[in-house]
Amino acid sequence: MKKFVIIDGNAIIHRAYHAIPPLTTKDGRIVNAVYGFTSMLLRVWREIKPEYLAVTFDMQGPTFRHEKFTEYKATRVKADQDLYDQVPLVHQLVEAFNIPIYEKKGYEADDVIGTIVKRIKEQGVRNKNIETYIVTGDKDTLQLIDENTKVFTLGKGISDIVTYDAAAVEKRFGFGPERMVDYKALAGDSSDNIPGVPGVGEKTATDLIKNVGGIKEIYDGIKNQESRIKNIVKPAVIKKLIDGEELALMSFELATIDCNVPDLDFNLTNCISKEYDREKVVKIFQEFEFTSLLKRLPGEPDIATPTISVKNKMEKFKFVDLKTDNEIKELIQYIKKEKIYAAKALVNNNDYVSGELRGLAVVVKEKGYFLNPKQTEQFEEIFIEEKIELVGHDLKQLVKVFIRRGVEIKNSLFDVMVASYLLSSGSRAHDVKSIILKELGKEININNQENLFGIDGRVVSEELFLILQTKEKLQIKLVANEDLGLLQKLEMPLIFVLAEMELNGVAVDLKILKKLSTEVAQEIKKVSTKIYKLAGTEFNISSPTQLREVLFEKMNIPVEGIKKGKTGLSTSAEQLEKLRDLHPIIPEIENYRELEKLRNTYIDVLPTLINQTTGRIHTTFNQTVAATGRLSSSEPNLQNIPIRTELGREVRKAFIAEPGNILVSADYSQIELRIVASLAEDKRMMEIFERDEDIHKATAAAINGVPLNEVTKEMRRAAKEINFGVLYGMGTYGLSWRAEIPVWQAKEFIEKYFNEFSGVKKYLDRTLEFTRKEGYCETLFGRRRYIPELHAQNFQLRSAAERMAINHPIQGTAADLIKMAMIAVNAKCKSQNGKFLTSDVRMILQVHDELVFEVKKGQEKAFGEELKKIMEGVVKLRVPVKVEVSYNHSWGEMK
DNA sequence: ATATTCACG
DNA sequence: ACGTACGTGAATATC
Repeated sequence: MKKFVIIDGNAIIHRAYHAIPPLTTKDGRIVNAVYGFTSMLLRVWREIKPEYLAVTFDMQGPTFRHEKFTEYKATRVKADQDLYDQVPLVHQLVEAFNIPIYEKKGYEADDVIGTIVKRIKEQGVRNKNIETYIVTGDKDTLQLIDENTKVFTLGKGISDIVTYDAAAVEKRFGFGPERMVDYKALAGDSSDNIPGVPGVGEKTATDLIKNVGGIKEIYDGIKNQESRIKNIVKPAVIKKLIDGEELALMSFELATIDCNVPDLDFNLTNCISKEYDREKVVKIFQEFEFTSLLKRLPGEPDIATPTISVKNKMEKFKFVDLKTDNEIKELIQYIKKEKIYAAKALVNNNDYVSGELRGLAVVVKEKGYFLNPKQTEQFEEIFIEEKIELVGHDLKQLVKVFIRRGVEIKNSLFDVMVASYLLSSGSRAHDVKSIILKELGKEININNQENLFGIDGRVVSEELFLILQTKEKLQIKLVANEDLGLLQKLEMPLIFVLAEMELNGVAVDLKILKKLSTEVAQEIKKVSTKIYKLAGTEFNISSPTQLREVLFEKMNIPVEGIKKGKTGLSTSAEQLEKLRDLHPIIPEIENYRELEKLRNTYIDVLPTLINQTTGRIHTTFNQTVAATGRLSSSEPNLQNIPIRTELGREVRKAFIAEPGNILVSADYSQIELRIVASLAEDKRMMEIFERDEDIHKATAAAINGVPLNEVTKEMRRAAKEINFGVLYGMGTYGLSWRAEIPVWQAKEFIEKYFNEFSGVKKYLDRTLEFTRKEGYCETLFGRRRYIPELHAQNFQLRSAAERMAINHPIQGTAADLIKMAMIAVNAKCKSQNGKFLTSDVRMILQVHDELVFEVKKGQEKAFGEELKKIMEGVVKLRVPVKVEVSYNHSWGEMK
């Protein structure tokens, strides 16, 4: 079957003009509509691959409809000149592409399209069927749909395309395309100012059509006083119909596309998609500055064809089209027999929190399938089989989809993304493409899974087929590294916890943020004015370049001791601190920076991230990003909500429990230092924790050789820096700078420290030696990090590597520990005899050493105590593990 | 795309 | 002699 594409030029141009920001060329011409049209044309070309192409346009001047009904389209506001100016440019482009343009004075583009569709059908009989695709921006041509004619129209944005065939029209409107005209005749169309029957709107019109039929049937029925009309239609509606008959008939006529435009010089052979003048097109693209479109030109190496291109071909893979219920049953039996399959769930707009399921791709051995939502429901029985292994990439997404559908997945998971991460946590390349390249040596392009015809199930399953192969490779490596246990016992169970947390989301108090926003905006204005006055000039305070110029060149503030970056003197808070007393502008700039930061990152952004469906904020917890095994959080990052400044804390106060609930937060106290004490088996440090003393104070006492009660604030502060320094692999210079003490003193302190805590010193040396020898270091639970730079010749690189090798086992063990706790707490809430129901206790946040829950009021104390027990007992260290629990309505008011 | 800055543990 | 602590994500300016 050959494909014919007709593009409704005007409709596309209009939509593009309003949907795309006003792009201008260097000489100031607005070309957004041309860009949108061209982008659409190239997309259609690529995805439909039509044998025939044509473009239609409206012509200026009145049409026969205006003559019949003077009010026709009278409500249309005249389009901008900026839009009209682009029409000839589009013509020019279409001509360069060698595509025929059809337009007719006195007729609209829709009529021209209708006429062409009709002619194609007539000729199509001779030509053995041609499939026609109308590409447009509105719904006016839906009436032309039949079994060989489809409509692609724009949904919300310019790239959101909705495909209509007869079934899709039926689904959207409740009746088929042949009734579209009747529908408009009854309900009218405000955009074209088609009146319809006064008092009859979308709902009544739909009911009438579904229950009675078209306007002919309706009016015949009324006139013949058919009993069924009286039974179905309310008397008030009948009256409206009788009163509005004339308008209905006229509306019918206006809405009907004229498929017999006279003297239209249409000829199918003219439309044969042919070579275009590439040079001419490229020249026009350059003129309009469409550089990004150049590589999408047909004939170029196509980076976006809708199928996976694998250099080594997809040997053996077979895509199976599932049609009957029986075939799904067979698939289920097949999986039960093979005990392993791969799957990927797809949802609307990639929104796994509230998007609707669109389909499930499944691969078993070399066979690929794509199940629609209905079929997926039938398939769900597979998920509860504990003995079956489910393989995938980023399975958390799939888990989220099915939790929402009330399905608890019991399969044993194997997530290749997480497996790849465990094997090389220092890398960030754990996307499908990178993993397949690394494990199979195959270079793939995963092209739009979604084309104009919807999701391409074949592409998705091809991807899964390759993922299934990488699983074998990854599993072998994991076994060799003794990391399979970490995957199965820790990371895979964690997926379920993270999925639930992400779905739970967190509630925020919009009122608090709105109030803060107003206050901060006023304050920023005030501070800016002050700064401009002090500087004697207005400039962009947020620009480090401009600020540097103002401070150091214009105002001549001394630059001695100020650090330089790659581009010049630094203006970071740290450097400004040194200048604090030199000029009153400095504190104001610090103030400005804090206000701007809080406003731009939190106060004004968080409200926009509230999910419209759930009313809460849903972050993503990334499981495969941080090299040490920590989680990270993004979109939004809820692990860096302010707390250190007063205003910052105000932001945190906007994170609240919903009415009837309360937040419970549990912190591991000094967890990393406790881990050091335990890993190092350092007697002295272990004693301090055993006695539950203030670690920094006790450290100060030890290195200064004084009793605890003689430790001054200064001594404690320096000791705290040393303690942190240990975690990070400090050097003398680093400590001297951080603790603000002379280098000689820092050196002395460190020596004393290692003298007193000799176990720690030995442990650090041991760790480095091990890492140098093995190439990796690992956490208490075997999480590895490879650090090849440890053997670098370059001092800087090598030093950095040494610090990583010191830090990883400490930070990483803490990460392992809290992950275990999360799983344990979750299990407790789920277990049959567990006291706490998942619905009453929801884990909502993890911030490295803290877990936050939203708990039903009344249960918080009991839960908090249980939580403390679980978290403290999840692992036995050589020192006590201590957890502090607090309760509050808001996160910012926790002690 | 990169650099700078700054929010958190 | 080196240049100055580990791990993140996001906004902004600038090239």
